[in-house]
Amino acid sequence: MNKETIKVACSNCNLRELCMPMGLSAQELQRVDELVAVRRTIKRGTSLFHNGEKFTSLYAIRTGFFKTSVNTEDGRDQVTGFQMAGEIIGLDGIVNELHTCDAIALEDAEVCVLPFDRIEEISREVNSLQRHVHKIMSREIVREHGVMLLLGSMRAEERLAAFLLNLVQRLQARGFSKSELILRMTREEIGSYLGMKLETVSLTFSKFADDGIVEVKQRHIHISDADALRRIVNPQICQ
Amino acid sequence: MNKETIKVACSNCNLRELCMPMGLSAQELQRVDELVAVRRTIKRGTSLFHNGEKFTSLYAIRTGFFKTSVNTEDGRDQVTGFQMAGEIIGLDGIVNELHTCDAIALEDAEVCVLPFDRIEEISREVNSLQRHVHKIMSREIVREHGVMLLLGSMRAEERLAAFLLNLVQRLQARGFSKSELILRMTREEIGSYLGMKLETVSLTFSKFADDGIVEVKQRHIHISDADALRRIVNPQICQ
DNA sequence: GGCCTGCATTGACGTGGATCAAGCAACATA
DNA sequence: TATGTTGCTTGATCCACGTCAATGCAGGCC
Repeated sequence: MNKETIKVACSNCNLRELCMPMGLSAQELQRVDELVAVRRTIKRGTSLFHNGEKFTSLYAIRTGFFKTSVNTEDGRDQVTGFQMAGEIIGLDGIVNELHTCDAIALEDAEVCVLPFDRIEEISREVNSLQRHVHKIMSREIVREHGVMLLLGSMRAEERLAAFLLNLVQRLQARGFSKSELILRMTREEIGSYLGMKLETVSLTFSKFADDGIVEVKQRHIHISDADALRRIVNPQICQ
Repeated sequence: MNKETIKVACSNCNLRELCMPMGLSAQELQRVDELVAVRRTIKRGTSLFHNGEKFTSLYAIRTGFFKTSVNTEDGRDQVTGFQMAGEIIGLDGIVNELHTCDAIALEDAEVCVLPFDRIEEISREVNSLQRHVHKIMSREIVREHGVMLLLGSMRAEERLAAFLLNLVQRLQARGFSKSELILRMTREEIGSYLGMKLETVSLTFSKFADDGIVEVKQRHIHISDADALRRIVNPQICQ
């Protein structure tokens, strides 16, 4: 173990099990440690990458919170996801070696830079890394199927309920409360993600509050009745 | 070149450049030919795989036309895509080794079965196959971003226009007409994909026909004015 | 403190698309 | 040729959500 490189090593990162494969041998672990070139900090409101920029690396989020969004030439804008610690962003860039969306930090953040050619090189040698990369991409595809279902077939209340449940579930997996959360994004960003206007987001929050399902104070949310949210998303099943 | 195995070899498949990497050496080509285990035919209306089934393989479509759809326990259903010759389906199954959507043939079809562990094995040796697999998954992620944009921020006419343009563009890449097409799916399936009701799909088709943009006779579509469609999708830009 | 500026909330009103309902075209089966 | 079945079209009505506009609240800065 050599002096100061310790810090930038997956092998002693507490997010290891979130963004790296498990059950590696010591030797494999050493190879995987070579993945991370550097760390990079991103100030709140600034971008990690932009639509049109050359793609070179994936990024593993160490701390902070991001949104990704696609935009058309005519100024339309769609938030495609919100990402938190342990998640990987940049997968969109692989096809054409150009990023096709923007990644913006919604709070000060730090990411590990994973040069993609190094990922490919090492995953040729470490089978479980190869499998891991495939799973991460497949997981993103499945996540997006879920968003399509939400956008294509749910109404406003169902969308917001599903959104809140998804957020707390991910936060809980990271050791946070399952009933308390602070939104890092504006109503407009939530609306963009959920295909609704910011006023409707606000209205729906108020409706939930009136019904005693959540307490809302600006961006502080307390979920008082998670089952009620589940019932809203899944009308037939959980009654 | 050995007798009857010729038929099931990528190296002399006319869809090679659609679903396989290009510029392989003879030796690499030989390895890649080992990818395809068997071919499988799927009758119209039957499934290639179902939500919940064990994942073992990806499928390259040789002929025919598929839809994929996700469904919730409470009976909601969302078409997530329409796939044609040269495209790969099954990527959703990699994460949990279970398929999470249904793939249904909309016309009699034939697919090449690509066992996924064989894909992983060979892509460790053939770098361009590895890269190719990554690109295919990334392309799917980018495609889904586009669908999210469509579902989240477009109105009915824009959605249908974007849908038609996308279909003819893909058909054209396969050597078909850029103005003539036959829809393989029902109005309801189009509606599910585009987040609208079948009546609205029908209405919008009629609107386009009234405006002289397309001619619609059941599933036969003739695009008379592709630029008008582009203008509908991109109001500001193409006027 | 006072004063921005950016978000969030709330209400009044309008509308795009859903819903409901009827009829029709295409195709299969007898 | 009749006869069901399935999918498509069309119109009348309704409502969820968008739009517009006013007000409120919190944090940052002088």
